[in-house]
Amino acid sequence: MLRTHTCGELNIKNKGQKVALCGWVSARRDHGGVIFLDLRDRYGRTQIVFKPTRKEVFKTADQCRDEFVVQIFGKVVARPADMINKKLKTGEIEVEAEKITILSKSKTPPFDINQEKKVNEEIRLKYRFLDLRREKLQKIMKMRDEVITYIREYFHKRQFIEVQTPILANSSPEGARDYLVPSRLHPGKFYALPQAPQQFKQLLMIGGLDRYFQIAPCFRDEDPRADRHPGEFYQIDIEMAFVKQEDIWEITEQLMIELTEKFSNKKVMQKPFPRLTYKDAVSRFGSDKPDLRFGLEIKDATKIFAKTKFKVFTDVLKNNGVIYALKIDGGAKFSRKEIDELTEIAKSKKAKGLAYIILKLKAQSSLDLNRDSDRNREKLKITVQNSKLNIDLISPILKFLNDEEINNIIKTTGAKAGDIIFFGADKWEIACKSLGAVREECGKKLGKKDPKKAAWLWVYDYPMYEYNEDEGKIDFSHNPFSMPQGGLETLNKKNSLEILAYQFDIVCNGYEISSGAIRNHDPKTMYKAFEIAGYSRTEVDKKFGHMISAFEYGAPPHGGCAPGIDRLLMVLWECESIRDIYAFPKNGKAQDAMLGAPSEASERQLKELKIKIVK
RNA sequence: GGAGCCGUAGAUCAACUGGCUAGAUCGCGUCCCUGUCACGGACGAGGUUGCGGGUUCGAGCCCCGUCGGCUCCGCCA
Repeated sequence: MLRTHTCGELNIKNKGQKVALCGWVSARRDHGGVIFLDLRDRYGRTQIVFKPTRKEVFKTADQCRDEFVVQIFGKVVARPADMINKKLKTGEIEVEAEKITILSKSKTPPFDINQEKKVNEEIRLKYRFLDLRREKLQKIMKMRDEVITYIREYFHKRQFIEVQTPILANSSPEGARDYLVPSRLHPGKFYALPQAPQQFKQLLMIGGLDRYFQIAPCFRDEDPRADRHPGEFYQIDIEMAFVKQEDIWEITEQLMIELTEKFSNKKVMQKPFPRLTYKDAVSRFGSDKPDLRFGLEIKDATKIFAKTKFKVFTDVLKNNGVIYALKIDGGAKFSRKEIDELTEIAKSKKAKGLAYIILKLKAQSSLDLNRDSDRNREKLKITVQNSKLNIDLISPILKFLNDEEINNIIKTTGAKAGDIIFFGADKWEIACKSLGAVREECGKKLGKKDPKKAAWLWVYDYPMYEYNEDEGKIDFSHNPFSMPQGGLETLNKKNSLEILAYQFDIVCNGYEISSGAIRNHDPKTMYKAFEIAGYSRTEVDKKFGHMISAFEYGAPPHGGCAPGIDRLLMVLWECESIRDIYAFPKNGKAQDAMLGAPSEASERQLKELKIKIVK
């Protein structure tokens, strides 16, 4: 060993000991007649003192620069009482250097490693090995390891076994784009990296390994987002046989509670986790992954406007649409520009516009008139005639509404002076999801996303199918391997778009952490389920024949889920980007900025694989 | 595939409506300093304002294009 101790462990009890330390120079303070080096490793920092009495040692210390790697031999000495550094774990002592060896020099680093100030991510990724030396990433890597260790223990205590499933697997025809790996032994054929170990874990259930988990790498060739790492990610893959939904929920929920409480400073808002059906979640919060740290619930106002003369609304109602309203407390202060921005957000979710009514105290609104935005609004202002409320309303749509409608909408939404009401008028899904996007943005703007809270919930009863308007056909809305509620009989009888699946999500603070399902383990039901989505028996056999034939040899009822570890940690630790959770993340174009991956293959490799690149 | 935001010394930022010899802090180099701890002090070196074009007497700032990064929509069963 080149060292006897780490830089984080020496204290007053080691006084007088001869020690050897190794680490990086994190600061050098040269006082002419005495030099201090701060030596850093991942355990901490220790101050090394050099005195001019040892000429050679002193000279070497003088040559040291930040990030040099050095080995120190010396004696632990107590610092005088007035020189103790309380900010440092090792602050009671220092090491008087008797020998120093420069193990490795360093160029001047491209950014400051010892300060936690913001640095351009592009350069941090290019020099990730330096970024990893910084305190924040050191902590994340350590805690990530602790979390994964905890997860493994959690499942092992409960009779689960971890199984490594193949990385070189087969293309799965549904879902995300695959990463393909050409086969040398079988020219023209390709492996696909698994998008998830979905099929393997189900085969494990049939194989009798009735409680399986894996810290599983997954690969999807899709465009990234701040919460979606490009290319690869890890999930806590779970599958259990002989279970119902509740059994999966119970074991997953307990793990999520423990991880939240042990590894974050967030408080779990509600235990047991609230459960919302897909329909409720979307109707009330405009999303199947709502952030329940705040309320701002959407209300159904369709009935209020049943007889309205407002053409925009009547047109929607004629087409079996809905009119939903979202009241934002304190939203009256939004500027015209902010409302325009919210309108754009609603439009990005296919809404045609975003009608609104602003509620202001009478006195207040006249005082505010010197503000430009209010002068513009003045022409829109109407004082509520029949209301006892002392408010002015400002809205471009008021002239189309009658007093009864206005009073009812105020009553239904519970709006008061200082609030704003937004309207979503469209087909149910568009009305909800556009208001949901507005709700999300308002929550953010109004500071309702409390970093100390973890609002977990289950969303269940997802529809089995959805209508694909572009292609004019019925598609699986989630996992085609999910069990339809009611089984074969329901598939045969019920309107396909009304069939629910034993399919669920777990959500935290507005992020989908996992989806899961009770799987379809019955071949007949499976053929029928695929038939509804437009797959012939031959197609199903070709694509999933191996799965279905396995189901013909005694498949136990089973189900599972797969919480994404990276996303979970990102949410628990309030990281802005999921890239912060990885040691070596990829950039937004799925490249490794350090290695330059992906890169071109050599002629020889391509020749062996019988691959020709057409440019 | 589409949209938006950003790009100024090594790093983080500044430069009001176009007036600039492009500044500050940290870092870097040389020198001074025996108790600092993000030491201090003196002096100094760092820039084709991502790149190309245009408008203008004059462009870091305005316009067009392009490259790079990020974010969002689509996509992610």
